[in-house]
Amino acid sequence: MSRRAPLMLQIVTGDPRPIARQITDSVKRLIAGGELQAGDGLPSVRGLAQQLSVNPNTVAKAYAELTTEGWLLSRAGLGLFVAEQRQRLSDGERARRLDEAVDRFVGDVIGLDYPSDTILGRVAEELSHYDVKKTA
Amino acid sequence: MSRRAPLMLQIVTGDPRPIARQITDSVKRLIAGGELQAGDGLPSVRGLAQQLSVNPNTVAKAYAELTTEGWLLSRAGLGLFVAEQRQRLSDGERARRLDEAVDRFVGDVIGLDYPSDTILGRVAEELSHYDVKKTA
Amino acid sequence: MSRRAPLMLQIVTGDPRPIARQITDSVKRLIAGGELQAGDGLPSVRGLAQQLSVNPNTVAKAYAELTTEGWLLSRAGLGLFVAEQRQRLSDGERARRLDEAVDRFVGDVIGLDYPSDTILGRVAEELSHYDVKKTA
Amino acid sequence: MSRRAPLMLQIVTGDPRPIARQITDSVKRLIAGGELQAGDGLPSVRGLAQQLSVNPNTVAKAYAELTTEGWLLSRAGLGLFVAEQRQRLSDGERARRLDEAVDRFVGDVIGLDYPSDTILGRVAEELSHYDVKKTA
DNA sequence: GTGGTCTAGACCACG
DNA sequence: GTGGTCTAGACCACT
Repeated sequence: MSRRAPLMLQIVTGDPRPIARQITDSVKRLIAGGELQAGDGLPSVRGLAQQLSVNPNTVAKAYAELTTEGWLLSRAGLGLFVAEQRQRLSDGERARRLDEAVDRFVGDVIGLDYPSDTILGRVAEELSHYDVKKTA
Repeated sequence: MSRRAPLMLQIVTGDPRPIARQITDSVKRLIAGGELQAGDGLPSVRGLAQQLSVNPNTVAKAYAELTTEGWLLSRAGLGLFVAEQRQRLSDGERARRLDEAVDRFVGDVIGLDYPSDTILGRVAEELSHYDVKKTA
Repeated sequence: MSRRAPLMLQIVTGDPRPIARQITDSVKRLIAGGELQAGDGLPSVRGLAQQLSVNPNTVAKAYAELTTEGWLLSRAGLGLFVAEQRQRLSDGERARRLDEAVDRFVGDVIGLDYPSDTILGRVAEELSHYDVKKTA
Repeated sequence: MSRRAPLMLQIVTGDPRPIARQITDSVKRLIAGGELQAGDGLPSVRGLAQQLSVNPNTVAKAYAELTTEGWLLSRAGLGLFVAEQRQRLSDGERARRLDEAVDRFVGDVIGLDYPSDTILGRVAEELSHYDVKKTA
């Protein structure tokens, strides 16, 4: 089934992440959370740009990144659609990115003086919103 | 007792974090992990710069950040030393930073297709190396 | 509403404070005094550097400090903007900083042989320009 | 009456001020507070250096500054003594220094969100410890 | 265009 | 020797 609904995502001006990053993250989450399913169509570059009041170049860049990362699929003349299969990174690359993310995260929170339980709980809660397997 | 040992830290060129950020993260961890204790001296700006093959300015920037954040203490003409930690941030700011870090972390790993158990396990393991309380 | 006016600030060569410090102080005052309001844009790094005849790095350093201290907000590619202020420091840290500032101030003026009335009057006058509550 | 007592001053390692500055400030305060009176002798450079566990050069430098600023008087072969008259700066210089100190002080406290009453009260209290005239 | 980072090299104050 | 500051110029990512 193929739908083409306006994406429910918003850009927060206070967010330190670049806008394109906010878009890619949001789309990834919508897909990971099951709100966008394989085959679903995405808003046009111009449409989303207008909806979010950002530069079309920024949206195009975000879409391009999502496409090269395997989240989206371009069908000539039709537009972009959520891809069936998004596994694309090599195991080594995945592991490296996980390490890096953990590193950065721990570096961010290590000085905040929260007990590890609290930190892990918050991460678990956030992860639970998405369609990730609980165990391998 | 005051020591001044060569820090066991390394800069990874593939890491997207800026070099200064890698340094601050590493030092924070050494302190949080108890490997560097209050009063211990740090390698000189020039020394560490040479050891890591980076520009002294970059090390100085990292040290300056750690100093203004309260991790280090500068004694003119003598060098930098590990400070006794105090609580520097308001509760609101701490909470905001935790939220931000969690958000970013989840955004980073959500697409890697790891089961949440694996992700949480890696974070827990990493946290266990440091002097953080386990529970509140 | 977002403005981007040339800041009315000047660098005094005789001032012992480092240039970057003079800039951060001036900007803080403009914000605290209400002359710069949340959302207002700041002069570009290069622009202000030229206006003040200092190196862009020096301005960038000042801006970076103001950003990490929560006064400014950086939007990539767009520039820097005045943030809405939040309480970032813990009560203990605030108290410590007040103590330190008072100590230093008294140390600076104690030898100038001004009557305490004059000193307090000058401070009061200076403070009155800003958006500080008069009483708790 | 001429005494030569060990100065009751101490160096705090955590203090960000350079050691020489801590010494000059302390001596100024002892004089301003009346604990050291005109004609009193000061400890020898070597003696004070040993007492404070600092480099004799540092003490010598502090004494030299106090002498050129008119707080101390050198009597050949006898040592240093508290001067009778310490007014030495031109009115313009005094005014400039007061302005600068006020500037710096306000810059330091403006972001701490204390009501001006609190700030002024703390300054007044601190000033009251010294031998300053209340009014002109 | 914007800010952010890094390198290179100089000069200062401090001990 | 130490850290701190400033200048100069390059390159990057973002809009």
